[in-house]
Amino acid sequence: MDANFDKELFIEKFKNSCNRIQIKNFKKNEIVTTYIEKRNQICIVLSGEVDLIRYDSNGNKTIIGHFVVSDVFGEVFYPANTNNELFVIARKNSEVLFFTYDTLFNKCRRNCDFHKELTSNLTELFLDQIINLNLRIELLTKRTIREKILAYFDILSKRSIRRSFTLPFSYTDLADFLSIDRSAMMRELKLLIDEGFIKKHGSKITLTF
Amino acid sequence: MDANFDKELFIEKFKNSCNRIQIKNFKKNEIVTTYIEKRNQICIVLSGEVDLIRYDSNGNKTIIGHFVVSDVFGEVFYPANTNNELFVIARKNSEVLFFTYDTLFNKCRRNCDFHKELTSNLTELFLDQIINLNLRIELLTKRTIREKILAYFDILSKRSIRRSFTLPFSYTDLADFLSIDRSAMMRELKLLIDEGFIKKHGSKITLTF
DNA sequence: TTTTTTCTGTTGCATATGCAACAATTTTGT
DNA sequence: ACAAAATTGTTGCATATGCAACAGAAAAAA
Repeated sequence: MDANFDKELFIEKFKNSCNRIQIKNFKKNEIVTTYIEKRNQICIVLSGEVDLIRYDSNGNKTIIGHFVVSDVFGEVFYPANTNNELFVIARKNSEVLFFTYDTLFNKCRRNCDFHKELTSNLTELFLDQIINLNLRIELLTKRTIREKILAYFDILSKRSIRRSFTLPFSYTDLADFLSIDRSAMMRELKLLIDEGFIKKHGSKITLTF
Repeated sequence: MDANFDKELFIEKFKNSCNRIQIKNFKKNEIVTTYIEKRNQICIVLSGEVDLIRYDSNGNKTIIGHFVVSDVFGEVFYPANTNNELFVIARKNSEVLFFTYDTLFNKCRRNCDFHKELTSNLTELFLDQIINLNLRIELLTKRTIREKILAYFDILSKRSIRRSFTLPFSYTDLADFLSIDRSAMMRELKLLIDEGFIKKHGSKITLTF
């Protein structure tokens, strides 16, 4: 996703560091982690894709976040007293790096060069994450299903630099990601097709406006 | 808001730095900045409160973000090609610190102690901001008006450590913040009162469940 | 391969939410 | 202190959206 992110270099730096870090592999649909207790865990996607999921009391599934290579996630980014049980699931086979924020900042203040660079690296990763979250909020604050769909398609279109793109989700998951009802979304998609705004072949969408 | 944020110390560090920074004062309702061109601007609220606002083509106002002391905002946190015109307005008389991300990282790589500490500071500010954004996404992904209201009240309740708290918004703005219709929200609030979930005196809310 | 599960596409119906409009109240500005 | 502007509180009505259900297609598992 981020062309400037040198995964190998980043891992190498971590491995040579004084911090305890872990790299784990996950098969598709495996649970990567849960946000239950506050361990100040930070995770970085090294390969694959993972989703942050919430099920509410009505059984509604919501894809709170969708993370790809170089994205950061983890329960350190959530307040301690959250009422929700959130968990992260691998959408594809994925490789994830784990460490803790505490380890990074509190236990290792030796002013070593590594830390300086790591902190800087982390700042950039955090910045990227803030940008992603702001994009997500832009989507979610749209008032209608149509606006949400078009806003999301616009993002995907800009990312692919084309008017055509392939959805990273199934339509079922797309609805859970946009926090809307699936059948209502399908209905709106059909309207958008009928009105000539988009074309749709399987999970490939083309904007025609 | 953040008890660990030492505003005076932070400003002092900035002022003694090699970066060009600015501190400006704004009266209530004055425009603090707009997100139009990409200047990589980062802003920090030193006092007061500011709102990030979007008006859509239907005239709907949305309060995308609400920032208080120690919160960071700025168009560096938004992708370059956003379609929206966003602007930041002072909700109260406010003091805001301005600098640019580029200045910080590109032009001043002298490895001076200030930068190391500033970067670390910034990382913590970014982390706090990510937590805020995640809370906001939690709100916005709730499916019903009732759930949104109760989730937001729960946050305010936890912040005040009491079952009672005063809304930081007018009811008009609260609706714009939750991205829902004001009259529908008022209706739901009345239902919540009638069903004994909350009490309401002006802008003071008490949870009774 | 065959079987099982998940996903897609669609529709009728119920209802939560948005919209418009207005009076009463409160706040702001002069 | 007064006038103007904004907010609150409320309601009737329209409709966008959610819900339930199902058949066919596609994907995954056996």
